[in-house]
Amino acid sequence: MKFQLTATDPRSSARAGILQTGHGDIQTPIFMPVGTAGSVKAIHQRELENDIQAEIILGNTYHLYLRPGLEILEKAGGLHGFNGWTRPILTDSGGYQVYSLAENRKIIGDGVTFKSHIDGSKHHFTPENVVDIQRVIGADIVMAFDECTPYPCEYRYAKDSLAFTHQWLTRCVKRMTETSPRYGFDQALFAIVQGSVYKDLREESAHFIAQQDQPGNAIGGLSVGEPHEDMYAMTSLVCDILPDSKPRYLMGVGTPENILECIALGVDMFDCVLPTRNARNGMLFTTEGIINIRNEKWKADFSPIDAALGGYASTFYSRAYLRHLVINKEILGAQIASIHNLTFYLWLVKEARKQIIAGNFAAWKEGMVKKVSTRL
RNA sequence: GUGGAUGUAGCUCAGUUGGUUAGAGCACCAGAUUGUGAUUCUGGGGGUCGCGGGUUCGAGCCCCGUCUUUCACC
Repeated sequence: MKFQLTATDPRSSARAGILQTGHGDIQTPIFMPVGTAGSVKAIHQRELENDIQAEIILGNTYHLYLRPGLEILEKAGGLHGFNGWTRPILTDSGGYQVYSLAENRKIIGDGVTFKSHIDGSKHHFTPENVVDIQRVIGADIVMAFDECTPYPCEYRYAKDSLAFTHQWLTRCVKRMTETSPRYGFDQALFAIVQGSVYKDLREESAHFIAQQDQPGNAIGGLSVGEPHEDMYAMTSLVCDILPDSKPRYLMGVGTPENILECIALGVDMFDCVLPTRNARNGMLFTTEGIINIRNEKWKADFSPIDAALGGYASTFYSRAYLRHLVINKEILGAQIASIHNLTFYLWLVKEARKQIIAGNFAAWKEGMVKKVSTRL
């Protein structure tokens, strides 16, 4: 995997680059739609490729391991073979599930034992088998096994957890070197910085992660409920330590505003469930601001969802019609809203990239942040 | 016609031996959601308890009348 910077913004830490993978290039900064169970919910692959123009999507190790399971994935030729997606895939390691499924797991010995949320069966995840699973899934980008700490988080807990995350990382690195790609294309490991909202832990972690010299570096454990100032402060701190020559991935972030602010801090890659999950519940991100399409005020608004954004779903369907669909829980409502939101997210990062290359990012960002966070 | 049942929020219904400001689900109106939650969570508005009398310190509840809906029988 190769990463090269094509431009840096003179007035912020924003940068534009190209990440080369076995399934094609990714223009950064980039937003990666989340497809936990091998599907970006409510979206066809051709819509992802043509309308939304997604360049890379996520899958999830824990969820894919439970269903459909490794045997099927291997027979299918990995996730690419299974779901037909031809561009890059990144898989989350299950580290987020250590946080989100905290009630069903135990951190013991050499890893984490999960009690399946599907059938209650027990499964033990270690840094080694998490790498192995991602090999089978066939992820272009393999995430290290970590613990995403909760918020708030006691200092002592964050420190102990960080020690685990670091130890697990060295084991993931070792496992990666001991094993080979299954399907003939390169698979690259990304290391993850943790440390909750503690400056010294974040600094320590960022230095440790940088030393591992992996193809990419991620920032985890943020956007779990902490104030935005903390998220920005930690991201800024960590980006200044992580090498410029490697892509930086801020995990789980975020709102359009969060993304623009963090691009300015030097982040190259983002993923978040907001554009898809919130779409299903009627929250739209548009070039004019944020819309709750369920609100009565859109009842008779027959104007397009987002005329300025363009794209079929956003211009063909009216706000009134989408409101009707979402309120009636029609499947089409979830589809239209999801396509729209993802189109907007991909447009936003593409536009940011243009502005960075034009040397105008910082100024453009100020106006755009205000616009995209306005409540309509 | 006779006998029984029924009437409480927009809808479907709870409501104890009569006892604070009559509740729930759905619907409606809002809000939340950050390495997934289509099935989630939170909050809000909304009632002359069919109507009219009566008993009682006090009635959604008891009594009388009346109307509605409905069932059975002639």
